[in-house]
Parts: sequence; C-alpha cells; structure tokens
Amino acid sequence: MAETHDPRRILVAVGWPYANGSLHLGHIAGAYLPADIFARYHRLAGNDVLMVSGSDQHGTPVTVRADNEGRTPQEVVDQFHPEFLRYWQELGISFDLFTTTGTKNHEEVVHDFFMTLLRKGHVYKGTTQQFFDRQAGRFLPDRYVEGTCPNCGYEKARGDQCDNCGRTLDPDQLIDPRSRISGATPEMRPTEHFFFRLSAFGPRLLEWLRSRHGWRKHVQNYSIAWAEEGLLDRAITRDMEWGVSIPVEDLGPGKRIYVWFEAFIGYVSAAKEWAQLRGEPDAWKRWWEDPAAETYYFVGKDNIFFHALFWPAVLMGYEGLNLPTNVPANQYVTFKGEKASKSEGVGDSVLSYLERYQPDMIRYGLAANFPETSDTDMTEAEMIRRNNDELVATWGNLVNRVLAMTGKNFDGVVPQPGPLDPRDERILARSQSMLAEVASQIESVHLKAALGTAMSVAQEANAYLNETEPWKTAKTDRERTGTSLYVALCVINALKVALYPYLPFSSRQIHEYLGLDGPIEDAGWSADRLAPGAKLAAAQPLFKKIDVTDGEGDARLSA
RNA sequence: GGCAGCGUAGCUCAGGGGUUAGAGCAACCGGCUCAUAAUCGGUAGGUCGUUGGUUCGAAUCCAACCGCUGCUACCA
Repeated sequence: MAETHDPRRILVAVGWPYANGSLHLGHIAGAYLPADIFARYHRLAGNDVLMVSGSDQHGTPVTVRADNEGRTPQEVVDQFHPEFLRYWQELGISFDLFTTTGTKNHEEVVHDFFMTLLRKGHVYKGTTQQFFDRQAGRFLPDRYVEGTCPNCGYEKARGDQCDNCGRTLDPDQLIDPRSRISGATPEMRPTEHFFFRLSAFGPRLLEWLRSRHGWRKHVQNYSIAWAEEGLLDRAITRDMEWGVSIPVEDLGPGKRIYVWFEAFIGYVSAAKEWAQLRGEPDAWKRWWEDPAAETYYFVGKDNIFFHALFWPAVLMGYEGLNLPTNVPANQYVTFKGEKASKSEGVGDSVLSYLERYQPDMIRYGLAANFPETSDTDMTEAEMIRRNNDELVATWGNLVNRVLAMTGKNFDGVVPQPGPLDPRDERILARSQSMLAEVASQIESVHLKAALGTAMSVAQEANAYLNETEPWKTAKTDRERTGTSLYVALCVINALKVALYPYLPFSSRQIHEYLGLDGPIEDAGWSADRLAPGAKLAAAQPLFKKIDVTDGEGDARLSA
C-alpha cells in the first residue's frame, strides 16, 4: 500500500478579465483553459486546489464603454459578468470562485494592503503634474489628451503614444494639446497621489527572479531585464470616480485606487471570500500563508509585468503571503496572423463557438495549439481539422470501435482475459507510463506536450488493435478476442484519466460507459485494470465529425 | 528608438553544441474492414530567416542585419 502524503495545496490564480466586453478564444487559450487543465489535473491527483479569479469591473476600459453607450459602469459590468459565468459553465472552466472586484470583501482586503504598505513605508504621497480639462472638470488620463506628435508631426497623436509613428510619449510633449472629452486646451495642474515604492524592491526582485527554476524563458528573461533596467515607483491612485475607495482622507474627493493595484489583490480577496462562503473563514490561509503551498498565475503575456514584478513586490512589502511559484504566461493566439482583440473585433466571441461546437472540441482545438512558447496562429478550419482527424478519428473512434466490438461479441460485459502476450503487456505498460509522463508534463505546465503524449498512446492503441485483429479472432478464438478487447478497454480507461483535464465532458462519459462506480472526479490519477464481468453501459460516439462543406466551418475566425 | 520572444517540411508546431533534423495534417503507395469512409504501415518533402564569427563539430552559442509579435511604466 502506498504511504499517504498530505495533499499539496495548489492555488490556481487566473487573470481577471475586464468586464467591458465579450471574451474571444484568444483569452480562453491564453489563460482560462490552461488554468483549468492544470487545476483539474491537480484535483484528480488528490491535491487541494483553489482556483479563483473574477471580473475586473474597474478601470478605464469599463468607464469608456459606459460613456460611449450612455450607461453607468455598473450597468456594463452587470452585462458582462454573467456572460463570463456562462462561458465557464459551458466550457467547463472549473473555478472554485469567480467573483468581482466590486465586493465589500475586496474593498476591505485592498484597504488592508494599502494601510499595511503605508504603515511599513512602502506607500507614500507625492505630487505629479497632470493635464486638467476645465470644461469637463476633470483630470485627463494620458490617452484622453490629443495633439501633434513632436516626432512625426501627426496631428492626432495620443498622450501616451503616437499611432502614426509608434513612438511612446508623455502628454506634455504634445504640441497643441487638446482634451478628447471637450476639445478644450487642457492645463497642467498638480495632483496628489499615493505611490508604491517599487524602486526599493528591485534588488530583491532580481535575486528572486534569478533563482526561479522551470519558468518560461520569455517570462523570466523579460522580468529580469526589466528589473535590471531599474524599476520606478508607481502611482497606485487615479483621478477618477469609478474604483475602490482610498482608506485615508488625505487626497480629498475624486480619487480612487488604481485598478491594477487592486485587481491582483483580488487573488487574496477571492480566496478569503471563498473561505467565508465555505464557512471556514481561515481556510484561505492554507494557500497563502503556508510556505509549502504553491501558487500559479495563469495570465497572458501582456500581464507579465504585473504578475512577475509588481505583484511580487507588493507581496514582499506586505509580508507573510506566498510569492508566486510560477507565472506560466502564455503568448498570444493570432487569427489568420492578426492579434485577437476585443477592441478590433478580430476573433469571434466565445459564445458564437459555444453555439456551434461541443465544449470538448473547443478545448481540444485550443489545447493542441497552446501558445506556450511563441505566438500561435489558429483558424477555425484548423480547429475543425483537429476535431475530425484527431479527436474523432484517433480518440473517439478508438473508444467507439472497442465498445462496439465488446458489445457485439461479449454482450457488453468486460471480457475475461486469457494469458497476456508481449504485445498486451507492452501496451498496458505504456498506458501506465503514459499517466506518469502526462502528470509530469502538466506539473511543469507543458500542457500541449502532455496532450500530445496522451494522443500518441491513443494512436498506439489503434495500432495494437490492427495487430491483434479481434474482429478476425472473434470467429476462431474467443479467449484471444476477449484478451485483446480487455487490454484495449484498460488502455482506454487510462487514457480517459490522462485526457480528463483536457476533455472533462467526454472523459466523464467514458467513465460511465465503462460502468465504473462513482464520479470520475473521485477516481484519482490512476487506472486500475478493469474487473472482468462488469457491465458496460450502452455507448454513443463521443464526438461529432464536422462537415466542412456545410458552409459553417470555414475561416470564420478571419472576420 | 529601447527591451523581450519568435523565424525549423506546403500548413500548424516540437526540438535545441555531437552520428542520416522531428510530430500531426496535406501529398503519394500499400495493408485492414471491428469502428463516425474512421484505423494501421510505408514513401516523399527542409542549404532549421540572411550574412559573418566561435568550435574538431552550429538548427542549437555569439554578432550584425531582415521579418513577425509583444512590452515600453496613465489601456490593462
């Protein structure tokens, strides 16, 4: 009997999506699906997983959309937060809690961070000069200022960047600056804000980053390079009305905590909220305060700065909470070579895919092409191709042909195997070593490779059947036929486990077809030999082949 | 402009100082017919972005250049 270990505690923290628009498949492939695969594996392996995220309801993007549509920011949030919940439900993204940054709990946790950092001297008050629009009566974020680019002369350059020459700018560099709200000429006014002393954490961050092992090089190198250049203190408050309040009165009205300072604190507040909902208010500490716990942050590559530098520095300053174990940021999925983007409308929303395809098909198509090391190009035609050639043909068909033959020849009962020959032993051994290999690949967040490992065993199982030809031996040697089908069923049972993190809906189905007791979620990351004589359930094909000639399929992603 | 990642077969991607560079798909040939016309085997296909350097040896390390992507601190 294996000795019992205390389960590992794994915090799966997933980037907070802005509640300002629908998500597209790039978001799913970049963060939510890899996080879910990782979480499902660890749960099945018997570890204590806490997977949290939520809607980021603050920030300029939400207010911009609200302004444009004549709605309140809250109305925008109330539209998109439920939509996100629907994605998770239908795609099987298994959050333990998906909350929002609009809760009382979140505000309290943010205040605690703010006050603690203030008390320890990591947050201080400072004054900056910023453009103020008299007509609108408000300070202007950099991109709300427009003017002539000092570099190329383009007349509609924004205060943060010139779209014509690509140069990054400070708003006071603009010639003839104008407010994009009122068109008035803005004036520079001093404004007080709180700053986080990020500069003070540079050396510690560098030492910490250099000592990380197993991080993706685009994450680690990038972060180290940035820390070596020198980190500047960052304002953590903004001149706006929409956001988490500041817990001290010093600045007067019209100021809020900067959205990005509070969003990542959401990882802590979500864990606390989860614990409260569970009736064990201290349970969150098992992931955050025990140094043995592991914390993984699944985000897109545009978030590396915040998760590998800013957030760790905040945690160092706060003291007592775990630093990230890894930040396996994905690169981007491009659609026909173009970056998927909410604002540019490239890449259809997730809902349009859910209307047309099974969730496991979407999950497979994305996971087989995760942008783990570099940007990855994807088309809907390619997803359909993978569905038809790989998911249906290799895996679904393996299950179907074996279950059908067992039904026909053994009345849907797990056959009694005869003596195992070397071919039988080899494929059975491979199915076991595959489970260990996939586990190791998932733990090191090589999710695409792990899926490939499992699929190659499905192919080996098909080859095994072609070698042993149970449909032929059925006419001459019942025992040999039973052995072949028994072995194949055992291999399918192992593959069902290995593929569960990727294809939870169909693996659950297979678990039922195999007539096993209890939910697959309780079955563990292991596959025992099946019991001869057990009754199999009537099976249907797991995946639908998609007809590309029906006009639905081609190149919708290029939109 | 600066920084980072990437550039490998027709397509999508692995690999990464050491014998003849890999996978899937597409192409071609063959076997099988239990299975969703699905499976399995084989063949063919690459001067590993360009140029130069280090090395006994470079796709791999270095430099320059070209191209793509991202970041560049007030989009997040």
